[in-house]
Amino acid sequence: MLDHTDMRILEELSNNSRLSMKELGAKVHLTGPAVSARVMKLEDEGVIEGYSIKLNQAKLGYFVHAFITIITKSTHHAPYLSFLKTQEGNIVRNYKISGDGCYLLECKFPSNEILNTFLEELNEHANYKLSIVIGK
Amino acid sequence: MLDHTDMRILEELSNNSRLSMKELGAKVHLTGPAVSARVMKLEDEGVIEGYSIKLNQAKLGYFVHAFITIITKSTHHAPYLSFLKTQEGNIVRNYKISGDGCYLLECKFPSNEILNTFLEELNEHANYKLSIVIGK
DNA sequence: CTCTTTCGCTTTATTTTTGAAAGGAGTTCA
DNA sequence: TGAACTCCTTTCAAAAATAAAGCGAAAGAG
Repeated sequence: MLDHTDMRILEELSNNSRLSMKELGAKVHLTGPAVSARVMKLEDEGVIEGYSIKLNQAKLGYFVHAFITIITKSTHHAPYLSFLKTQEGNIVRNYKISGDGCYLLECKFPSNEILNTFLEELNEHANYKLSIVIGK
Repeated sequence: MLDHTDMRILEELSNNSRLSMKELGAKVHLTGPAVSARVMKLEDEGVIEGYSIKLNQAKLGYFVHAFITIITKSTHHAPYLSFLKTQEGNIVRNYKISGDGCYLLECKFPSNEILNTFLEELNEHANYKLSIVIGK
């Protein structure tokens, strides 16, 4: 289904999704139209779900990056989930997990003070364990 | 430093980084050359770190997505880190964290069997807590 | 107040890329 | 042997990117 050339294409586009089809073609030894057809096929099949950018969060004012393991207080999660909707600017992703907790929340904050405020509000809906990202 | 138009540009490129400068310009009410100059500025400043794609991991054969909290056995982490290098295909990211553990490892596997093999090898270097992603 | 510089944009024109169409080579299958 | 299919290349018209020139508003100096 996916051959070696397709994997090379995905690799190159992961590194730089703004390559022109001509440049991408040169990297994988195909012409522009040939590689363009393959990319369209990968999109149609749903292998490529979209094209995005990598942002430097610190340059956007987000200096704190954290993972928070969530243990909701009640058995139904709605209060927690609707709380999240009020905090969209700080949420990167909310993973539903099996294991140590109900959710794993990835989030970002301008400062520890703002993180602290967030945690106080979060604590009305859920218990948590905080992990702050130091590197990599 | 970053005005409202820059934020709009980052937003649009996050949704689709392969927009032509002309299309992007139309969305933020600028001409192609004008928006192109702004994007180049955002790149030069390091706000935009790169352009990438979103891949459907299941379609690539990775059906299991997990976060593993790592507690290294010894005080020096080299054995664990060099073990990771041997497992690159399955590793998404390894975050150094402060909190519950030394690292938070995001990884993907074709099956629970392969995850199990991974965990047995991991356990030679570190203790761990496993969280398997169920959704979102 | 006026002159000058700077900045960010638009317009224009050239170069480059895209994408559609036609055609060729290799493979499969009857 | 040949029909159907796949995947590629070549060709070419249309679209986009890019470089250059110029415009107008804002800021600063005399």
